[in-house]
Amino acid sequence: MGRRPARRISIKDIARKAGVSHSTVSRALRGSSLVNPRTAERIRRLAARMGYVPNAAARSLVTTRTSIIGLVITTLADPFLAEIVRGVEEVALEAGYRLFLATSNADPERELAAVRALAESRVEGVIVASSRVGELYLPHLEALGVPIVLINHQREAPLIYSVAADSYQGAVLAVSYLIGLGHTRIAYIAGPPMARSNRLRLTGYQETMAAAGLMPDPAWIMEGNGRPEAGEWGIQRLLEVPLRPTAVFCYNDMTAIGAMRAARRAGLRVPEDLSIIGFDDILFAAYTEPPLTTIAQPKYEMGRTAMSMLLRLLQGERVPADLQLPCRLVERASCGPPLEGSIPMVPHLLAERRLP
Amino acid sequence: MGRRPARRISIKDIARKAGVSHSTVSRALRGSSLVNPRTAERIRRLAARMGYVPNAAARSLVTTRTSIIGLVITTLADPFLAEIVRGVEEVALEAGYRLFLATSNADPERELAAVRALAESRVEGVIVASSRVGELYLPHLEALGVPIVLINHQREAPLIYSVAADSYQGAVLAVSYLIGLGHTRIAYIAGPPMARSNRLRLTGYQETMAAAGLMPDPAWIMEGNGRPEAGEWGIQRLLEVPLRPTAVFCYNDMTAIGAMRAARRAGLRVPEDLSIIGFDDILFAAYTEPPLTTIAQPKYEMGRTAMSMLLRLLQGERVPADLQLPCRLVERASCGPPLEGSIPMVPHLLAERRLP
DNA sequence: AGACAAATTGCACACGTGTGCAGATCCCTG
DNA sequence: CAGGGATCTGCACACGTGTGCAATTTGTCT
Repeated sequence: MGRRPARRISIKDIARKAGVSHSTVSRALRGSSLVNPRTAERIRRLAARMGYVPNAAARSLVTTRTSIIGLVITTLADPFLAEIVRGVEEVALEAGYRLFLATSNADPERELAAVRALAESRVEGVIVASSRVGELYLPHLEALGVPIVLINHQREAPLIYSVAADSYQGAVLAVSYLIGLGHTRIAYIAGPPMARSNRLRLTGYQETMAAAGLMPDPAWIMEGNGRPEAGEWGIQRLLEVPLRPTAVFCYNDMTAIGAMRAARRAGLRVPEDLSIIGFDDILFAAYTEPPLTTIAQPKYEMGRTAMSMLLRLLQGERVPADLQLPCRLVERASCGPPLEGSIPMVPHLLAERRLP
Repeated sequence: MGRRPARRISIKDIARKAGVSHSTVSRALRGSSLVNPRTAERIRRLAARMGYVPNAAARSLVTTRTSIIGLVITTLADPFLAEIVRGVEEVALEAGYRLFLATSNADPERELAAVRALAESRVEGVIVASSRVGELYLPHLEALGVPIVLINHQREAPLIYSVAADSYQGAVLAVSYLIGLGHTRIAYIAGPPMARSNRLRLTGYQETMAAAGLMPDPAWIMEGNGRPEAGEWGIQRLLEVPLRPTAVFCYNDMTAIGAMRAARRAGLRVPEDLSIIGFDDILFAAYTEPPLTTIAQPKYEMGRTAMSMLLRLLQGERVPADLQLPCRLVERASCGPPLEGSIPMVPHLLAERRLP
């Protein structure tokens, strides 16, 4: 069944044509100093002319090194991941590693299949960048017996290497910015309740409010799930709160987009009647109406850092277990000073944990 | 240098423990009928207990089959590609193939490296989904000597297998819709001039206008590049045209997003003063203000179709060289009837090439 | 019990590449 | 010219898995 591709030429073919043994060819192509420079050059030319391409499988079989890193993500459809993957890829390529992509689409069966594929390919290390759940199968990954680095992991897992954006610092940044604009009634539309990032952002929100002497009304904290609907619901319910907030800090940009839409429908102008700030700085944040002010995660850097970390682990070096990278504020047009209401005297406080 | 992962157990280890030869183990695990069912079962249990994982490299070395398909894309950051990749992946997995991702980021050097990596991995086939250029290195890919299927290729390449959205039909759909709403002065903001998709959409636009007895003013056709800036520029220049259009057909959604932004800045209401229709139906099209009416490309289906096509090619079957998949209209809120101006008597024409 | 077929197993080689070690070749020195 | 070291090359085996063929065991029938 099936046409098989024409057999590619091997070092033995080259050896025959060059009148040497395949060992010499192997050494010549690998640049070994054990072979006569003139012979080596002749062989290299011959190989190029014959269109030789080394067989990765055969090589990895004998060297027991595959130079493959497994990259586990839930789905490519998450626009947040693209930049992370780019960073990972960049560093991997520089170091001569290749990426084996394993997507699960949050389907347990496929997750298992993905892990099996990683195992059969003998990946040397794994990076998990599944922004959502999916860490259910972390034990399976650990069974591979290779180093693992998590990006933005959502569960507390103290003994595992990980790289994450500093969600706490980002939240402080966002809320400080709103307070600096004069807001005192600031709401938070949350993300997935169990997510580590959500808890950290909530804490950052609460502590920054407290540090400014502002007591957030519990009714200003809305549950959510990180999707646009959450933003819409949040705004709808916020409209019924007695002391209506003048600004909303959203768990992420998708939530903020939903919030902006609901605000518009309710006849609220952004930012005049309501300031909205997001988190993530996804591609689309620059094109909303008005363009969304948000907290940018250093996605590309996170990807690079995670891969560098993995490389060092592969070298047997010791590395810090949990790296936090700082976020930065991207000021666009969805936030402004509150229109009505008393602007209280609030010192322009900025937490000590600022950008370097 | 570097810690090497603990040697995984092989069929020989299992053979020793089971008191049989490695051949028997191999056959038992592969489900060969040549081995005693009881023995086979015993071996399978033992293998599971010992945590055996087959070595893909060794297997592919002897079978000369890798079960790997190369997937070439420019960048993951293109939100358009995610669904395509998902479709490809789905079919590949069902058929027992794995994907080797090669991204080039439009860097010629990396393109070459990517192709080399594909060659060394001995991929059995290649799918190219680089929505932008990048087909400069198609010759390199062809040198691999494996079947290639292109998705939405942008150059005329009659002898190459390809799957594409029917851009012409999509354009007819869009313009017919606008005409049906009563528009007679319809502009087109184009995409990359050399792109096949752009030429087809332009032709669809022109022919539909002509078929309706409408003579498009050449000044209504604006050059572009498929990015938001193009939409902004297009609208700006359109404002200076004597007979201002009441509707704009944009090459793609990113262009439409730029157009909407520029229209808003110019004080035009969408859709009351200006109807805008896009093309692609990217994720964010549903979240613009107003939500963007657009022509949806069957991205997921295109991915599935391309992979199915490749599978059939691998089987040695004959398949049609160029498959066109129909687009469909997604009605949201960015289009409406023109406010002022005479609504001419135009039969609600729909080209014969409609959705099935 | 013996003969024969069928079922089961093991031997040996193959895939393409890398490498330790022994052998071959070259060059230099005395 | 002999000796010896340095340089280069080839032999042979290894990696883990699959498979044709021969050898062995099992089962069946007379």
